[in-house]
Amino acid sequence: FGSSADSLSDKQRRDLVVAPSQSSSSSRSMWSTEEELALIAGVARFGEGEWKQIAKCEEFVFEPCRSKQDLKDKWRNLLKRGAVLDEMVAAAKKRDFERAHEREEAEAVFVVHDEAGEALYKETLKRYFQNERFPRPEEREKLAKALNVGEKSVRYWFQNRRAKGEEAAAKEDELAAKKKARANDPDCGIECIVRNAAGEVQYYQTLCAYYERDAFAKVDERKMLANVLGVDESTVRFWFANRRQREGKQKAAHDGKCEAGKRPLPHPSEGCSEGASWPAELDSNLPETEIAAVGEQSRGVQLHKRARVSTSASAQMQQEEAAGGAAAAPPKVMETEEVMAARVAR
DNA sequence: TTAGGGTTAGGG
DNA sequence: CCCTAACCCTAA
Repeated sequence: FGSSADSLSDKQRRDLVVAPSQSSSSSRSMWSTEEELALIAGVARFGEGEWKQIAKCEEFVFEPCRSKQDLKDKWRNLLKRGAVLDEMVAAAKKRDFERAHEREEAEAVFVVHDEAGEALYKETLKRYFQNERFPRPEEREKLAKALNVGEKSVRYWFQNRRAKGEEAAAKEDELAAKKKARANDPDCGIECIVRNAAGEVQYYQTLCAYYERDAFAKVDERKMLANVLGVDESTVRFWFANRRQREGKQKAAHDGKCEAGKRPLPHPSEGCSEGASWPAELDSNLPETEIAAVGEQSRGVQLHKRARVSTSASAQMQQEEAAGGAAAAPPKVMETEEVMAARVAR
């Protein structure tokens, strides 16, 4: 506000004192419009009577000869003249406020929050990293404070992140984003839920609908499905495993080989030629629950072993499968541990 | 340090 | 000569 006289209305200009057009040799120093505006801005900032502060503040520039008494006297003169001071002060205050707000916003560190309003450490740092790989110490402090951690944590995070290969980091980000999108999508499962006319959830059709979208439901998704269907997560897990096995067999029967070479080998014993025939047999969840109960016993341990044993080139992928979905396409639910171990060993 | 009464320069 | 903005003085 202080220095720009351009934004004044004509009335406001008239109300202010006439700029000194006289010779500078005068013993009295007349106030310029700029000085008056600075005074108004000063009053807006610090309030009437705070002449010392206004005079001290470098933001408001006056002639060197002005003492704080002079400011006071000048303000009295302005009031006497009955200028539209109220509005001008209000305008100056508003401007002050807005500027402060903008500054605050510009200086603030963007913090990502979760639904509960908690600051998310990694998300916030990642987001910052996208724009700036080398935050200044002050910036690190801001981040640390906002995230309620030590500045060192932030510093090391950025060091580590920079050290990590670009493509590796990008890949990780992508994975995390996908995972988050899935986890956060409330419609993800709901739109797959099939109900009958009475509004009851159709067990088999719902599972099939989900399977169509994703034959490898992750643990969270299986839990969601289990919840909706009123069964255990393990039931859903084995349903998917069985279903994939069937599909694999069908595919194998069709093109004579295992899909993508990574799917478990087809099991020749159980036959099921066409999809239309097996729904009836699977639509009841009772048998599956039993199967699941049997298969549950040592599965968790087995999967851990399997993940650790894997040292092949595809170890990473197997680990992911083991962690993300316990139903990493086992060839058969009833498969023995020996068979699994044998397969792993290959 | 400020409020407010008082004084004075200088323009009209 | 009047008026008023700039400047001065002093109590609180």
